[in-house]
Amino acid sequence: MAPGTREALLDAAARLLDAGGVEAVTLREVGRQAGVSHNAPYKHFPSKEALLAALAARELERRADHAEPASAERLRDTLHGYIRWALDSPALFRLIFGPWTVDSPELHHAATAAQARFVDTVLAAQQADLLPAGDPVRLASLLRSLAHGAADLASAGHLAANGKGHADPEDLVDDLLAYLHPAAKAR
Amino acid sequence: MAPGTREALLDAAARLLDAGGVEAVTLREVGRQAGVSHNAPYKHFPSKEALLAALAARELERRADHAEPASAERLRDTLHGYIRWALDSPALFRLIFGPWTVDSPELHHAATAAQARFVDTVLAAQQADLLPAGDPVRLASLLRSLAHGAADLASAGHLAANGKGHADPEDLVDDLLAYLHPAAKAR
DNA sequence: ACCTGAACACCGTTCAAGT
DNA sequence: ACCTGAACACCGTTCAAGT
Repeated sequence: MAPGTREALLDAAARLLDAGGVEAVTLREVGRQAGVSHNAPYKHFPSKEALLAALAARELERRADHAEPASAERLRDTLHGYIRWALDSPALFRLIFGPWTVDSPELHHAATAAQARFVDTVLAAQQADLLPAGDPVRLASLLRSLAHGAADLASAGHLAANGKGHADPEDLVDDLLAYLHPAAKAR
Repeated sequence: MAPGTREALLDAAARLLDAGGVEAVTLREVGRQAGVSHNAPYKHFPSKEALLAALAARELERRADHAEPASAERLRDTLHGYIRWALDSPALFRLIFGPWTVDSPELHHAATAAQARFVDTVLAAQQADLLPAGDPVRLASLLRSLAHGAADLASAGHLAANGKGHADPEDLVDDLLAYLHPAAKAR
């Protein structure tokens, strides 16, 4: 059996991405760390961006594997987990949710599955009267957009980080849930 | 008087950024389009990133110059304008709000001024009972995070774009304002 | 004070071979 | 089927000169 050069390349890319951001991921260094020549990657991926897409898909799938089943109680945890992930792995986060010029079916599938799972969580929260009624897909987009924006701004240092009015991304998520909760009860 | 090589360099960089994204902005092409040698930029900026920071600051300042004074009625327009800007100039938007490793005082100042102006708008909307009471800085962070996240996800194609539940970033902003408005009246 | 041209150490990608 | 090594056309940055 093969020692799995493809996996070794992805491992090296993941390491480089985490350590130095996306610009530290060069095919030459990826090859070097995987113990192959500087263009062995081309035997496994058609381009650098395709390798990055495969990496993004793999990380998204791993995250999905560790996810607990959707439930109303897990709404807040899911959003907080999303933010912690973004702050812990900013380069990976920006890579996954950045603009792609190649479209990888695996990446598309993994992203779609993650979204669907979150919609299930929103639906459960609506049924438990923790969220107002209405289209769950649209409400999920609202919650996801807030978590995404707060995490993105915070990780780049663009969220007021000092003095009064300071709010962590987690605080903003909690604020939104609090605004939505009375709206749910009052329906 | 000088023909303004510095401005010509920034103009060229802005053109390249808009046309081909940040990776199309190479100092060599910037120099070429500005009619100078490939390293004349180094006489005006210490590094490529410093040139990009100057560009980001200039664009942010220009936007501020065209802004109308803060008022309660302009809250929705301001948020919609932010989203339209992000979708019209995605590369510029991602550049400005991305992570910087050099810190440019001009960029920092321009970003801080824009945030302060938005807080004024939020405050006016609170006084007009269009938004709930509470720390205006924190509420502004909530609104800004949502607009930012929705615009970022949409511009990268990560917002459910088809079928039911489809929501434009503008729709999500309106949804949030609607959820916040009754909360304001009921206080 | 501002600019040029050569040079250095990198890139992504392609291609002709090798096993 | 997978890998190597040389090559090509680029990069950002530095440096010695020129006016």
